[in-house]
Amino acid sequence: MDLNLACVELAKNLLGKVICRNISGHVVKGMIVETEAYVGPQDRACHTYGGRRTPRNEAMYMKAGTCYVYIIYGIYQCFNISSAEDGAGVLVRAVEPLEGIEVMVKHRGRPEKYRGKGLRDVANGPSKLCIAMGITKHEINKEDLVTSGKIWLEVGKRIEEGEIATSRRIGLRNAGVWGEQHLRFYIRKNEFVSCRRRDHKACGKGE
DNA sequence: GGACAGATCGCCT
DNA sequence: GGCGATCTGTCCC
Repeated sequence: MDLNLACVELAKNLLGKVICRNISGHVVKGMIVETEAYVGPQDRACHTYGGRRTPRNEAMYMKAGTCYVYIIYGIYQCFNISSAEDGAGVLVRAVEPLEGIEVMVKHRGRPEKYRGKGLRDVANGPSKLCIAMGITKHEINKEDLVTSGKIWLEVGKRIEEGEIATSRRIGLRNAGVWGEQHLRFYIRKNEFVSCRRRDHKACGKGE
C-alpha cells in the first residue's frame, strides 16, 4: 500500500483502510471512516505551525506512514499518520470496529453501553479509538506502519470520491482561516463517524 | 438533540 | 504558567 501521498490525498485515501493492532497477541481491527488533514508548517492548526520542530512532533517530520501519537488534555491521546510533506500528517478521528470487538469494548469499559447500536460509540472519536485499540504514545509513536508488528494497515473497502463528505475540522480554536478550510473527510453514510455538521459538503464540491 | 463544565498533565514559552 | 486536534456526565429542551 502506498502511503507516500500528499496530506489531503492521504486523508481521503485512508478512508476504508483497516487499522490493525496486535496488542500482545490480541488482534484488533477497525476501518477508518473519518480523518482530518493537518497540512504542514503553513497550517495554523498543525503542531508544526511556523516550522516548530520539537521532540513531541518529530514523527510529523519522519517518512510518510509513520505514526504520530500525542497526549491531549493530559489524559487522552490522538493518533496521526505522517504524510509525504515535511511536518504534515493525517489525524484518524473514527473507526468502525471489525475484529476483536470484545477487546475494544473491554478497553473502553462499561460493556452494556456498547451493545447493539451502542457499538457506534466505542471508537467514534480520536481518543476513543486510541483507548479501544490500545494506541498509546509509549507503544506506538514513531512506529512505521509498513514494517511494524504492533500496528499496520490492510486494504479494506474501496471508497469512491462520491461517498466522501467534507467539513471544517473539529475542535480547533485560534486557527483563523485555517479553521474554515474543509480538511475533514468522512464516509458520508457511515454510522461510526464522530459527528455530523451543518457545514458538510460532498467531496470536491465548492470550497 | 444541544450546551456546558470539569477533569488533568505533557509540552512549550 | 497556560494551553489544548477530547470525553463524559449533567442539565435542559
